[in-house]
Amino acid sequence: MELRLYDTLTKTKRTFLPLRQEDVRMYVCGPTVYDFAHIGNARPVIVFDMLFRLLRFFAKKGVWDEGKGQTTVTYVRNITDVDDKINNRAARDYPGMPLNEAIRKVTEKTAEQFRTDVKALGCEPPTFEPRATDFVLPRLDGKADMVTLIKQLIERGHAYEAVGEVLFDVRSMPDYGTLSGQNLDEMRPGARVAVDAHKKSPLDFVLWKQSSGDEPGWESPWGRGRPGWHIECSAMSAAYLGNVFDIHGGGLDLIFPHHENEIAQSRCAHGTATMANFWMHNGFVEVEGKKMSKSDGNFVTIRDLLAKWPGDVLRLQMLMTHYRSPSDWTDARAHQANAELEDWAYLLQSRYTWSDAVLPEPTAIAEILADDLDTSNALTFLRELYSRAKRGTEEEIREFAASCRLMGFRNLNKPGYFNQINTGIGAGSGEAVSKNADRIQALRAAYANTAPPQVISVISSEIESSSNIRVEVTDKGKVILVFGNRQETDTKVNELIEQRNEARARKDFTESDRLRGVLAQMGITLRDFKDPVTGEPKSEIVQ
RNA sequence: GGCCACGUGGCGGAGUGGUUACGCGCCGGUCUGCAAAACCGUUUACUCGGGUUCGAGUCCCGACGUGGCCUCCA
Repeated sequence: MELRLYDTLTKTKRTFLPLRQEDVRMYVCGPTVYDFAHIGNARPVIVFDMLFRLLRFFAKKGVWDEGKGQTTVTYVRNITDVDDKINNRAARDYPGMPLNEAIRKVTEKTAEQFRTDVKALGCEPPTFEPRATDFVLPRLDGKADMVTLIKQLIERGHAYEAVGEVLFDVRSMPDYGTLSGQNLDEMRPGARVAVDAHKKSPLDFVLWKQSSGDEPGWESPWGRGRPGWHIECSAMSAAYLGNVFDIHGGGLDLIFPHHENEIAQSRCAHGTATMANFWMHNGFVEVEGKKMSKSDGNFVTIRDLLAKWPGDVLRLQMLMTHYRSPSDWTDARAHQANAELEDWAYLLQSRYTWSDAVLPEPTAIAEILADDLDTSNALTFLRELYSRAKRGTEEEIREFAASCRLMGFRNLNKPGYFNQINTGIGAGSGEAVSKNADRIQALRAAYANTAPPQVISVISSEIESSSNIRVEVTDKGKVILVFGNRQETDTKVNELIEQRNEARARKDFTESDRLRGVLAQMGITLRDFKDPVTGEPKSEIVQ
């Protein structure tokens, strides 16, 4: 088994080998916490969660330590909590509050929202989730920090002070621009942003800038100020992973300038030839065929989507596309993903014991994923496993289950969460069910995504307030609207089913169909079958 | 102006030189009193124009189109 990964820096797919066999070290750029994360933010989180899972699988197999299986995987994903957008948001949302306090409120709230969202997407927490503000000043524990890094850059002649700022001197680094394939002389400085006159080169970027009294700031050798955007990742990656580590990931848009500048800072400060052995970048997300643009309003937050779909649906939709290709978020694709998940969940729920089964190692699917995280072909394989498992042995179901688990789907024991056919039980339920279709879907999603109880009760009471309805959730996760007295209804339903079975037994199909119609009016859909042993006609309620 | 992706059937999405991948949907069939489910099957494709080749969705050139980056968007 070997893992092959595409490296943006060398533009090649190579075999991945950890720099140190005892641990694999990965750093991924995380969110700037000023607002709800959008579906574009979800992609790198899901993609690198898949990689994290795969790396641990390989580590456990002992692929990198002669079969011992003791390699650890360290995954660091930062939280950017110093940024002018945060400052603006804090001033807007908490007017009158001292800025630092308001900023902390904004960042803590947003970071918590983010964690809730990505958990619903089936993403495991990274090993470390450092916040930028904890790494501005030198630390008691001696971990790398931004101020020290900047000092080193100045000492080594890679940075200079000008009008209160500290700037990185790109001309001091001969191979600046390698990652993005940009050539300093061919770039068009100022193409989008005016060039500041105090820079030696237009491409020089800020390491430290002054803060006015009403901006967040830290006391530094260059006065009270705050760090530039890129330096935080240089500091936090070094703090947890060392000066040179295995994998650095993020979105395609971060290649330039963010990652380019990270490389410049880290390599020049540490005097190393590389920063990370592999640079991995996920492609963009579009929304309904158009580029996602916050300024054009063409974007969807993860939170909005989770209000409608189980996180598994978003995850599957994301994994349907190879991570380096563009991915289009459309409602149609969500429906497709949902439909497949429902099938899978139905099979697993009905044929597989979740509690105490010992799962096999999903080696076959891991082999496919090992080709540069080929999730698309892995899903094709998963579909093969599914159709084999459907009429297969216990072993085959277990392999399917184990493979699903490696892909990170959470709710495959609850087919009801994916079931798009809404049902109500009780006379005249049809109208209320169709009237509340959106709310029922929202409720299903809320359960699937383990939304807070308040959210669930708000939606439930919205549905229940409209008339004599009670919301029930079956053990399969199916949301059902129940009218009137459930016990009476159940008794009535059972009677009708019994009468119908009798009618069918005496081949009175007119009566049988009439009774099925009566049941349908009560929201009950039947599925007929013959008892495999006695051959007696039976029926079950479709839920 | 420079750099970089991408363009496959109703939809999604694989496929880097040689039998309609696969999934969703549609349609048909088997089964079933009917329906549902399940199973089986059919259908529709490679943006355009050149070139290389016995043979190209796959390689080369060009055009067109879409998208991204060129200082703080994942």
